[in-house]
Amino acid sequence: MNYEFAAIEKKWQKKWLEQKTYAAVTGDPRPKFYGLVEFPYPSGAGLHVGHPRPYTAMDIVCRKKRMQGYNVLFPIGFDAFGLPTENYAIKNHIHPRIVTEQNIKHFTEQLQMLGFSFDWDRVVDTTDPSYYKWTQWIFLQLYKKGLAYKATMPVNWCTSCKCVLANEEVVEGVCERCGAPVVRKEKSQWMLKITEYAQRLIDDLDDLDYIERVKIQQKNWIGRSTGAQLRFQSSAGDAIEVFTTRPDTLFGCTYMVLSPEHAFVKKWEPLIKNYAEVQAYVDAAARKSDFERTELAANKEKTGVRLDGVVAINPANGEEVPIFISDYVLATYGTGAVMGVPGHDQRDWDFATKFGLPIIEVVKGGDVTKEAFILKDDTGIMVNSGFINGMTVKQAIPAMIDWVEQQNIGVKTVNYKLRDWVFSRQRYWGEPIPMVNCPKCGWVPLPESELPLLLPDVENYEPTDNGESPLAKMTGWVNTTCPHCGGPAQRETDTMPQWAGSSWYFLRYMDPHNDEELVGRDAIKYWHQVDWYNGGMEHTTLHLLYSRFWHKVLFDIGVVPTAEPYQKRTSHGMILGLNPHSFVNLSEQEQAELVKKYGSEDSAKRHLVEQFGEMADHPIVKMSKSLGNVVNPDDVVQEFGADTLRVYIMFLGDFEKAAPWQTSAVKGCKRFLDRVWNLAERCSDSMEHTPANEMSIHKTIKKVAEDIDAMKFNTAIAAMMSLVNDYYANGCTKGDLHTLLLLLSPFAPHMVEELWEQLGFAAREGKMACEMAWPVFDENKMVEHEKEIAVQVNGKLRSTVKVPADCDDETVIAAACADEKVQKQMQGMTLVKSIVVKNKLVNLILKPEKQLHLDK
RNA sequence: GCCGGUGUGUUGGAAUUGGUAGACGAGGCGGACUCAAAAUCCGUUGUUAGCGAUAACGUGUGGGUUCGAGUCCCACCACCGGCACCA
Repeated sequence: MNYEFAAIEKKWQKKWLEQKTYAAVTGDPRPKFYGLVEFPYPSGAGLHVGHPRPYTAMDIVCRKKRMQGYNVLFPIGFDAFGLPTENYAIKNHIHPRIVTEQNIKHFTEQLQMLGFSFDWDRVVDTTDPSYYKWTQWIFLQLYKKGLAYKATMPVNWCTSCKCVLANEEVVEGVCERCGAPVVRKEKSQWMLKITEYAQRLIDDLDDLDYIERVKIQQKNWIGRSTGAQLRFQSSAGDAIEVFTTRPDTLFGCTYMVLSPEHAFVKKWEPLIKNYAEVQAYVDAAARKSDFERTELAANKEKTGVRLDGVVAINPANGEEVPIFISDYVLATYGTGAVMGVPGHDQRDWDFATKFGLPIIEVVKGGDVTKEAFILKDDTGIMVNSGFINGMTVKQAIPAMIDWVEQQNIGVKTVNYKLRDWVFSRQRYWGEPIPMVNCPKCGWVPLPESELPLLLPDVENYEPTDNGESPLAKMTGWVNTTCPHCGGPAQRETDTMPQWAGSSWYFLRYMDPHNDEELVGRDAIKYWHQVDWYNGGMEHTTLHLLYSRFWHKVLFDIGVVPTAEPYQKRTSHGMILGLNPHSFVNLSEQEQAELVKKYGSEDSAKRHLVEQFGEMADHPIVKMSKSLGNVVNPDDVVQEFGADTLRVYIMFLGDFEKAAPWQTSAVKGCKRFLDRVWNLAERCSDSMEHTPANEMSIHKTIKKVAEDIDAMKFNTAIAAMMSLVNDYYANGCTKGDLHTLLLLLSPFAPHMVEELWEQLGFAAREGKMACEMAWPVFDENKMVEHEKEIAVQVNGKLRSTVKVPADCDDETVIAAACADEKVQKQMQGMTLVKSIVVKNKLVNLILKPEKQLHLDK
């Protein structure tokens, strides 16, 4: 009986598919469990080894949950709108729909090849009109709630391609494809008011079972800060509003800065004597590419122009302060204007130093002539600050807020870094936005009855020269009638971003074929929310936040019963590859040759860095085509089988951390499965457990179950390997194997089913292994009657002794002192103290007899 | 700069959360089987000294707390990830 994995895997995959073994049943009386993985973008390259890591992990969790009696929903689908497909279509003149269909077919085959227990009847495809109908429907609800609005926003414009780029296509300020600088261009765009939900998106994290780093990253991204909004009177008559987190430093404000885009700049034109100079600065700032802006930020070199002819009044001390414009003040954060407090803000200090502005110390302790003084805590003492002198910063902040509110020149307020979601893309391969622009009525939503608004076929998928979506050229589609007045009107030609379809897909899985509703009442009532969602850290701030936002909106309008979509969120580490250019990854021969050629190992390494860049210093790097270190799962399955790939990918390291792929280590896992397979011929017919294995079996049941729940798959597998080693050492029975197969079933489902069948368990139980109940452990069988106790003398391990389990301290100490090795240590010493840790360890504290006398 | 994380044998990684460091793999070495090789099975494998029992050292560095520290505290170094002129 040979382990012919290729045939075995195919056989069971076919059977599972035909029998719909893993179908979830809406309304089933068993407790439900909804496990979710991020659905893939079906790229032309096919599945990458990165995909199976989270998929196998959740597959194991879900398979175990099924065995534990849950009705499990474990779905998969395809997030198929997006740029790579569109770019491929542009290049090869193939309709993106055809490319998408091909890619989905390929992905489906690959996913099935790996034996994931997805419910294949619930597959969703975001590009399917029956799906995006509901994506559009949600947009209409957002619009109705006033959460979608049109605004003129800067977009990324590639100066060479002459087209609009998504943020993801801009890498370090240049176009990802052609490398030309990217500048900002104003464009009217649909925006979603995610900022209105900022506070709830922070607050509701408290009740969720998300791993801590996800919560922290989301909170940082939303970037809440509390402070005050203050009003400065200006000689122009307008009051300048600023936001500050440090109202206590108001007495130290010696100037003000507006962002170049601030509305007052233009408004005050007649008053500004040096307006030409100001205008030139504003123009230059607008022309600056993102790249130049970030460069400047790094250099900390501040630029700016004083508005000659206008001044402001510091409300704290009534003094006149000059007003500047500078691009270090962002138009998009706070009010687009700041008060300059050079004594206690490094950027302000840099600016004030450059422009020769006064620097006032208002918090004692530093030397503001040398640098800004910033305390991490709020214990600093106020000076030069009128009525708050002598207070700590902690006391001064509320005191100042009280004062400005009394004077009616400011209020306590909160600001967020989070900005509204730019929802328009000037692209073809996305969901059409169901809005019509009527010259009489303005923007009018399409009636829900007209959904889905189908994406029309176009001849050319390239964006137009002026940055319009290719849809703009489809005049037959664009020109329509106003749903409101019936007059001639035009459709929105921008499409939705890729994040749209993935913001609610988990709901559609609950009821994927419903034509009447996004998700049926019964289905949502039964499945409720996702119990466990695993995905990459790279989606923490965009996808995860966007989908939480949409879910809250759907909750507010009564479509879903929970305010949060996912109860639990975990995250996996990336799979990295070995850097073929790194010295340590070269073969001994290659290393020797290089050392010979360049004289020493150090100069050989230096040569590699010169040749391949700094990355050559890093032996473990991201997989990339250019390095040629990409591992294709197909090849691994071909050579070792899907079960081996699954076990290896779970064994290679801590699931939450990045881990390098090492092809050489895969065979260790193959060997493990072979050893399990070979046990079938070695085992005796008894269904009883081998007495010598009994304890290990029960301990392993406990360990594997706990480790799966904690996503410590690597140690779960190690425990099973140990058990197999025990079986080899002690011999094993069919009964021993029966238990092992059940534990291994979530990890290596194909091989387990085959053995299960061949050993006659399938016939005997009338079930596949994956349909069996998860084994239970017996605490009593895990009790050891004798314990090996570590004996330390003065904290150093000297020996071990065996004592009865749970015996009292005196027995342990007596046994320890009787030990030969300990006796040696005790010569000339007196036992002054002993510490016993039950069933584990005893530490004997000895002192020389002489010294003991001296002590007295 | 800010936030988060990591640092353990030749190597991927374990360590019940303060209690026998190196589980389980990979690689190496030795043996069995074989005409031979592969596969398989059985040993062995942190470093140094010693024939040996054993001893000393050992979890990035330096201090500290403790009967006892990979684990806790302080300072530092290196690397990884995220954000970044956010007022």
